[in-house]
Amino acid sequence: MNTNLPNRYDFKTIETKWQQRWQHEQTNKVSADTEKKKYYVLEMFPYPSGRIHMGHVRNYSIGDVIARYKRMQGFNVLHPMGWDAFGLPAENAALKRGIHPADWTYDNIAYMRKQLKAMGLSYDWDREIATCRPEYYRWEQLLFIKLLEKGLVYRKETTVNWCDDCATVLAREQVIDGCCWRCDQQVLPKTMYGWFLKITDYADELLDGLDKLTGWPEKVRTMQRNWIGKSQGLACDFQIENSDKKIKIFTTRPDTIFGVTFMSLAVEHPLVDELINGTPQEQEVRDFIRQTKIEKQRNTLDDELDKKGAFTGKYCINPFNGERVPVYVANFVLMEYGTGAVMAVPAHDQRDFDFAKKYMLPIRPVVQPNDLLLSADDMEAAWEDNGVLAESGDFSGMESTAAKKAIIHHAEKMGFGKPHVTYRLRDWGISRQRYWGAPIPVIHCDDCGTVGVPQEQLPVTLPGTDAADGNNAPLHQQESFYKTTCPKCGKPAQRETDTMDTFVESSWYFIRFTSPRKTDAPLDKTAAEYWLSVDQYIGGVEHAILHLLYARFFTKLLRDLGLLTVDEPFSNLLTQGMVIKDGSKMSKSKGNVVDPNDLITQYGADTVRLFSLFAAPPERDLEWNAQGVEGASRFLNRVYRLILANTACFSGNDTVEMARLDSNNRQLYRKIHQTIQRVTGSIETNFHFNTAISAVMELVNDISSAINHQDSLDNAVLKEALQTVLLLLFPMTPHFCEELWEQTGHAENISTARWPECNPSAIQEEELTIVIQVNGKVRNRLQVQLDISDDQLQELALADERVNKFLGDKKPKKIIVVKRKLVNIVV
RNA sequence: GCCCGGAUGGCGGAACUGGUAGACGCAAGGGACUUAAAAUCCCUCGGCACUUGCGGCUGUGCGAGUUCGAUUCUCGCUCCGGGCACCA
Repeated sequence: MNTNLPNRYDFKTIETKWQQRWQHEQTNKVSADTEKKKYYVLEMFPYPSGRIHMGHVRNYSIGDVIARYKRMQGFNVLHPMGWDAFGLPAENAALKRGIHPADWTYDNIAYMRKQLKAMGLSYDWDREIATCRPEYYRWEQLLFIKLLEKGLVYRKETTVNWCDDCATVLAREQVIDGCCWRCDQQVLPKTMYGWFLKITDYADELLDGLDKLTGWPEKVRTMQRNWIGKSQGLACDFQIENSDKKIKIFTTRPDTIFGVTFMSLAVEHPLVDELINGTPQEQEVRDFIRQTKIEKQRNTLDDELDKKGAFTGKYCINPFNGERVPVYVANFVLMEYGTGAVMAVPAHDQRDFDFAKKYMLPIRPVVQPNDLLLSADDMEAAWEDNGVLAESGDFSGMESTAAKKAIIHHAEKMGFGKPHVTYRLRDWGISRQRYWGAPIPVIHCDDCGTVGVPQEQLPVTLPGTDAADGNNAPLHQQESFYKTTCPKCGKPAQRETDTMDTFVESSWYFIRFTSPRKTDAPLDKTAAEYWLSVDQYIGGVEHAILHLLYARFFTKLLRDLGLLTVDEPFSNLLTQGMVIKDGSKMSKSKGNVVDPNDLITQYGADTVRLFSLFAAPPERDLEWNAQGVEGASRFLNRVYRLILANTACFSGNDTVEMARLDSNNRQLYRKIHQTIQRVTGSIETNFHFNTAISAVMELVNDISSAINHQDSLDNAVLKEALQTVLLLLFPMTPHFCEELWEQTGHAENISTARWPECNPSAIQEEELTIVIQVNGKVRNRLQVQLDISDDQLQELALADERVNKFLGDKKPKKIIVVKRKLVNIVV
């Protein structure tokens, strides 16, 4: 053994060397090639916030292992990277530092790109995109125009959260206790125009598609299902007494309609005004409405308000039984959901029950459970389950499920109602009154109305990004931007000054990656057809709803524009857990961040990658542990020394001849192939790299002890063992393995090597270990021949000395023999 | 309130379709090497007790159940994490 070998490998030199080599040899460059089977692996692209954090390291390490593993298996692998570059933080950072958001963003991209390269991630950097570049967002603007033409994007007036000091709309998560997150000013509701994408048109398809996404975690599918929130029921009209107006309601419980004892309207309901005009109740109701609006504004949405309401003095008619029903305005009815009017059934809805108790309205049970009889007098809570209908006219005696259908059918026949579906999902408001985003490409003309910017005039570029002293004021403050002429009539007109929500950019970037440099269209159809859908998408579960839903939506939009044929963007999804330290997520505000940069400098990229893969399975949270990194480093150094001390075995050309191996060599050879099987299995079934790594560690331990304890170690076996270690580790620690591969005399890079295959005849054990139990407790283990019969096994077990000690003179009541595994003697 | 997850040594985590619980790693303790330290190598390492033996009992959040046998299946809880939440 050569004792002059260094204890630790020089990761700095090695990593730089191989990063340069890969770049120079364009190892990771790919193009569509229909001759080859493709694999598209993608990690959610980062927001260029400044520097990468441990969450990125984890995310990209996982993706890179998959990419490299699939390449070794002969796939044509697309593995791109880009930047989700528009957004609020850039603008805030720019404000704070007095610089331009573009400068801030491009500087960050340059720095973070360097960091990613230092991790040795196998991206095809020629495909890099940044969404803030006109070359990218011009296509988004084109899509916008096309959607506008198809009526899938529209403009409407809505109420938004407005901060006067910041002169902008705030997202709901930016409103903290009713105040602006940045300046602490009270946030005001403001009605203004904004642009909306008609995602609700796709609600059903987005919902149904979830059933087919079997490669997604059930959790994410459930979250999306809940978010879409489909409810089926009855839409029904209640005529207002002495009026020609009707109140439209929606209910999922038509079976309870005979239990209606009042009607509740939202305070914003358009009919309220005329119901109360000139009535004695008018003042009281108006006071109540004003009070409720204030309370709703103040309420942080966290806790429920007490049920309150006010009687309008008017009645409406239940079309099913002709009863007069008093009409209330109530604080718990939402204008945004259903019709803003709710038929109240106190016996079968807890909110209505609370309300009825408070205002002493009648409670009338009309759905009876099987095991007890509800009566209004002794009910303490609403009965919300199904049951059998009572006091419900012709429908009495029917079971809820059947009654629902019958009642809807009846309403339809009589013409006062019909089946109806409602969604929780709202159309997607994409307008932002911000500078740092893609301008919405429309022009407002007094004569022609709202006109889309003609295709040949795209892109509408964001002003000020090129000049060093560029102006980054919101667009509505930049006259040179918004003053324009109407493309239709040529008269003076105004450009739209809203920019798009950054979620729009990230809704189709994975498509653009398939043809990122296409200059005459958003995508190259052939390339998109070849690469899509993304075979494996990887990212944080925090994007489970918005991003992943929007991306699915956009894929369907592009399909319906004839640009794509796929229905779903991501066939498999891996949601990785968070990186935790001291019990909470790493974050600047908690002060528990570990900078990956420091680690890479101290241990090298391969060690950091290895640790992040080894510490936990990907879907689980990863508890940060500094000593764990030390352990990963120790392991690599051990492998390094092991291989360099045994380079001699690589000079021979001999291959393993199983028949000629003695028992010890046979055993190591078996271990090699068992390890290949285990590692491949771990990756294939669920990407559990932690167990894959531990399997390799076992192999390394076995090789070491074979070297130390075996005199007649077979050269070919040792060579195959060491090569296998490198091949199996390569996707996780690429620089390290490339270097050792080269140093052991291989002419070709390990990047081009094939993933090892398990030889099934090699993994056969020579003997079986049989567990002998007495009453289910392990009492002995026996080594037996492979071909032993069950009868022989049973005999052996009964003859066993240790077993007999426990049996005493008791007679076996029953003997269970599990083939090749165990014998259990029951006494 | 509703819907998902999860709970295994001091720690991160293993365990195929019910069949050897604790792989692998970390930490800890002991030893070797060294003038010494680091590094490296070897050994021990769930708990309990009279540890005389290559041994025994107990042990996968808690309580029941099914089974020859349960970390794994069923029922009922507890705690932790996440999502949604006055959705009619």
